[in-house]
Amino acid sequence: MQLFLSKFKNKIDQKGRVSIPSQFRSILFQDGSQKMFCYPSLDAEAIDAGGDSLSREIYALMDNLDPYSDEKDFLSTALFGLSEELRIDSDGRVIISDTLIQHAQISDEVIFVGLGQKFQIWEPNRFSNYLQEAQKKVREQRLLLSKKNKGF
Amino acid sequence: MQLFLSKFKNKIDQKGRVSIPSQFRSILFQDGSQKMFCYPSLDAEAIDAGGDSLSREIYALMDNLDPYSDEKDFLSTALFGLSEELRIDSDGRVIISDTLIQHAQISDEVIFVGLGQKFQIWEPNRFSNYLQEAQKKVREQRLLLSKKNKGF
DNA sequence: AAAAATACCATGATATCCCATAAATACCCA
DNA sequence: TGGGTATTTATGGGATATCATGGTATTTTT
Repeated sequence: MQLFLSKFKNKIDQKGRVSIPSQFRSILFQDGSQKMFCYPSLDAEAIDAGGDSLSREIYALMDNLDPYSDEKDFLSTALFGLSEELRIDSDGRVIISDTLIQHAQISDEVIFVGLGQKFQIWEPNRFSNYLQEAQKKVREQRLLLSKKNKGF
Repeated sequence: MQLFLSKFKNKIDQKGRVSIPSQFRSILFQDGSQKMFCYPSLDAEAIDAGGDSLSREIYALMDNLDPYSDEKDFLSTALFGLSEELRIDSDGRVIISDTLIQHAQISDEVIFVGLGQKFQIWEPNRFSNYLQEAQKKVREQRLLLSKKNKGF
């Protein structure tokens, strides 16, 4: 299984188009779809995105919830109501909707960050702040990890 | 299982290419992949690198975490977001990304250092400093040891 | 008709492939 | 064992392909 790895900074042009990094694109295209599934991150000012496997994962997640619970209603609103399938054009670009742009506070440049089975799209400055925080937390947690996982 | 051993100094050419030492290369190629998995060392100004077994270790580490926890979000950003799978070209060379170059403060020469199941890539001067420090630490440890064990 | 979306084309930068060379290493046979 | 030959390896350079990005033209929507 191919994973989304590494990070890439791309520009948004005057028409609102951004190139999806080719490494990510080839993973998205693997299941034949020309779409990028995405929605506002639940706990970050970023966009979560991925391919068919991600959308299926979300469907499965919802299926496991009690059909008549508030939890399911809230989640389905938060996820399905706000998620989109962006068409990838012939040059490998997408147009990110205004809703998502606003949620992630994006202007004219974005960073694509691989997270394994999905990736995120960030406004560059916000991402570098978040990355610093993440690295700090990881270092703090590291003693715990290193006991269980020699080598890291 | 083959281990990464010994150290090798190689040049980075004008196009940013470095030859992977052939001993290391043959280990990387063993599982059929033409990729070198790498990421910034957590505690050194160096690059950690290895083959499929190393990347699988990291994937396994991530799989154990609660999918919707902050912990997983931070770790996947710091690990997946900063790691890369560099394609090894037909002559056994890779192009190290700017991010990694900067982290390890590399200019035009690097040292590949075998660490068993993985290896590191260093800027030569930084590595010799690190090595000196490491040797000093080892001597200090030996003094401690010999005090506890008089007579040996 | 105006605006937005989509297809199509152009370009510079970069990555990738292919070949050449020199040095180092492995190999072979007398 | 020695000495010469073949092979591997690191490294450089030219040619080609890919990628991100900008622009223009055509289609669709409203």
